[in-house]
Amino acid sequence: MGTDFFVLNKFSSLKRANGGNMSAYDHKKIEEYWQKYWEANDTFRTEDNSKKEKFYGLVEFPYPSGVGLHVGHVRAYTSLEVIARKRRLEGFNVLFPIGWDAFGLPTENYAIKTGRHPREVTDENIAVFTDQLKRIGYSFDWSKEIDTTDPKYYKWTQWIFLQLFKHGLAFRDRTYVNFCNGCKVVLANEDFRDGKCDRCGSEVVQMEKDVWFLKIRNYAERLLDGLDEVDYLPRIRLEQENWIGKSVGAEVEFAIAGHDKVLRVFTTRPDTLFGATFMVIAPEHPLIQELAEEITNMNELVDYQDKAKRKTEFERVQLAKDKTGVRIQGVQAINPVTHTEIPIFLADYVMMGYGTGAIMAVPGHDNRDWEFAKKFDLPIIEVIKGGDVTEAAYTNTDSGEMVNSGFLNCLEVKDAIKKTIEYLEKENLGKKTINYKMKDWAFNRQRYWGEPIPIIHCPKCGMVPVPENELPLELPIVESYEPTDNGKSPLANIPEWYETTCPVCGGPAERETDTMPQWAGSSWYFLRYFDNENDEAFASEEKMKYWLPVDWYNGGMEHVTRHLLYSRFWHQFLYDIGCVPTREPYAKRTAQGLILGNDGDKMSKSKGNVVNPNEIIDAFGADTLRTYILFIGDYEKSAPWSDNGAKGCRRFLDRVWKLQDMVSEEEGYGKVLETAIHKTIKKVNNDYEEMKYNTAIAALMTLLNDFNKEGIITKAGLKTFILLLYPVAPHITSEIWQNMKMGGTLDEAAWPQYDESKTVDNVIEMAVQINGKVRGTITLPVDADTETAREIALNQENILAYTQGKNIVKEIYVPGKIFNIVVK
RNA sequence: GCGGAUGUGGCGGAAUUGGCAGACGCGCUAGACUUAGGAUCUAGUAUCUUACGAUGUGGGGGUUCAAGUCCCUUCAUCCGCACCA
Repeated sequence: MGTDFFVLNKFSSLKRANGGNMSAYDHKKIEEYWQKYWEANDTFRTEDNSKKEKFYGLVEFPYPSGVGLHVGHVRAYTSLEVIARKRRLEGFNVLFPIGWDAFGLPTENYAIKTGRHPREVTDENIAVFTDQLKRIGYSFDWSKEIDTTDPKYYKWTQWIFLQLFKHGLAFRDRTYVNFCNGCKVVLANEDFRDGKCDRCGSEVVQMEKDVWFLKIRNYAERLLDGLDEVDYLPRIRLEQENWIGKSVGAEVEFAIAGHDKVLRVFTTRPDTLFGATFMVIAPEHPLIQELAEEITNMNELVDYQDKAKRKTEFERVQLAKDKTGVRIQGVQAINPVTHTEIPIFLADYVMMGYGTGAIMAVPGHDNRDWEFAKKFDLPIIEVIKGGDVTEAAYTNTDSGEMVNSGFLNCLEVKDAIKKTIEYLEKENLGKKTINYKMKDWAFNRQRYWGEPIPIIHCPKCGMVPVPENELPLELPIVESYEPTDNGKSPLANIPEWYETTCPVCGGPAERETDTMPQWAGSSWYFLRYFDNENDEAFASEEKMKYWLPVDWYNGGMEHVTRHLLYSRFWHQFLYDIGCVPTREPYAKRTAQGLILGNDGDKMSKSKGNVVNPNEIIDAFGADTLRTYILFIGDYEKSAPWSDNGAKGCRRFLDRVWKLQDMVSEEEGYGKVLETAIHKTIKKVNNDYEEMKYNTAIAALMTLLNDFNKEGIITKAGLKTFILLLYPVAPHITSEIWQNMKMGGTLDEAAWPQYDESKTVDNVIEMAVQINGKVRGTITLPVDADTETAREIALNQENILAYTQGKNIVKEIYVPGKIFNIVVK
């Protein structure tokens, strides 16, 4: 190659300076060295009592399953890992912790299958995960590690539960629960679909049981309001709002004819009250029992109830088009404004779990009611002008004029709603009401491997909390903890454990044998990291004041409704009782996209498309894994894995390694690449902050190509390049830093700064358009005026060919952007 | 059904306020070096065309000197919620 002698000469003098020929990039040796170095030097230990500004970066702590770390974890963690490393170089005191959300079914099921104790299995899994995370070179402060299954940790999970209980936010209720025949456990509505358990696929049946609930509904409004003071991705905020599902309307009481009972309904459209020609109640509605004496077709109703109970969610949705229902004979309701008697139906298109479990049907303006009315030949009345209710329900009713509606006639919809509510409140027939789709949080599992609920059932005193000084209430170490068939927890088989005395009256009593759901431990874990040894409180006030809120929380989209709402609920509650200093736990929340298999499908064992991070680390190194996982695509979107893509990133790092052989002794960045380097600092800096890791790495690749084109790099140029790449690939950059004697260790260096004025080229190439089409390019000073640009442009043959013999009608010259000449 | 998002080469994906579409990487093609190449380096790589040039960001229409970007309309895919009253 025709490289000039000067460069080769520099190169050979450098070889001597480095004590020999630069060897090939040996990722194994380098990564092992630096991981040991970081551990031995406590490099990433968070400072106590620091005067520095703090940065608290949080990633969702993993459930340590037996299959080990997944590349999805790597994508989730590497993002904030980059931010954490960058923040340290920027001078922050960084808390970037990790822990284990280790209670849960898979471990317990595995333990039962293999005849081992869940504790043992959990510890083993944690060891595997720890080893894998360390091999990736994450800068976690391992001294802050937490484990939700450690009694020292769940002592405080139980403590928080007791505070909820004492404030009336934890209660027991007898309801139908979804019992999974396979897992032998009660499931939340969200834990199964189409009548099949999400986890094991077994059939889910209804079972009546006493279960614990947390009153998260009390916080529905607060959970919505709080979204205004935090910075969540729009789609995350939206999902939370949808999940909470607020709707404003009214409760209306319908009298039962000839009876002093009333039927209460919730409606968002009280204005349509004059159009309510029948009523529908959910199959489980208690009214049936209350009016049993008057009802003349009880057998038919009971029959329908049974059928409805057996219907799976799937069937209910599938058959949605074909409305079913039964008229309740012998009982009529009275429309409170028309005073006419209207029939009541039992139908499963009305859900007991929402509103009052009963509706007033307005067939003229609701599709479901219209279908039902047609099927049962019920009157359909138009109350809002605009459609033809004999043909279809008219539902375009956000505005419109009221008709057939007595005192509401001629009013606009908005005013009619207001007036109806006024009327109802005056007549004591109803009131303005807000409803939420979100249900209270079913807070229990009938399994062994979870936090015991610290409540004692006393025949005399009722439910009594375990005294706080007796916490933690530890799980007993037992031989058998297999689930029972009757829906009771395995703890109910251990009299030595559940038999106790009442802390109030001293009489014989029994412990609650249910355990907490897996969501419990993760609802407050971020409060524990920075004070994980504290035995007096879940965390000290002083440390909370310094560290809260979490500055940046990244995790999966699958956790943005339940986990995020549950933990915000606990935090808001703790704020209310004066235990935490901030109203919201997380200042900012982002989410990564899925990593798919190389076939574009979701990774799964059965498809055989799972990528094991260990294999990538062995073959290419942790730095390659980290670089590729960030380079793979838009961070928020899903992207398919590609082995070749990973290989490409390894090639990039190989070329980075070779930069060491190209260093010149010129001071500064050198004239040719100065602008390029300043531009790159700016871009990489901004892109990291916006989680645009793919384009940040692309910019570094581009700069590397520039270096190679020059065949030379100044020491300052290399230094900046290494610093920019460090958060992504810390091992190779640390090694180069040390090799090149750049001063101290890279972990303690300062993040590079750019000079805005040097990010702009003085002389640029500009496209010249004729009638909007590019016909050539000109080189000119960035701040040249129109005259200069025209002169240069018209000197070009190409341009001249298009302008000659024509009139220049218009010139659009945007300095630094474009020069467009319109000719005729 | 409701709500949200996304459609750009063979593939993953880039493109501040409208300003040279396809950065960067993969793959592919050719060449160099080599005992060898599934290593490395160099050059090329949207489509059509011999070329000049024309076409091109899901489809159709519009605004503009100029549209991936703005407006209207339509289609497709993905995600969330789902008989929510």
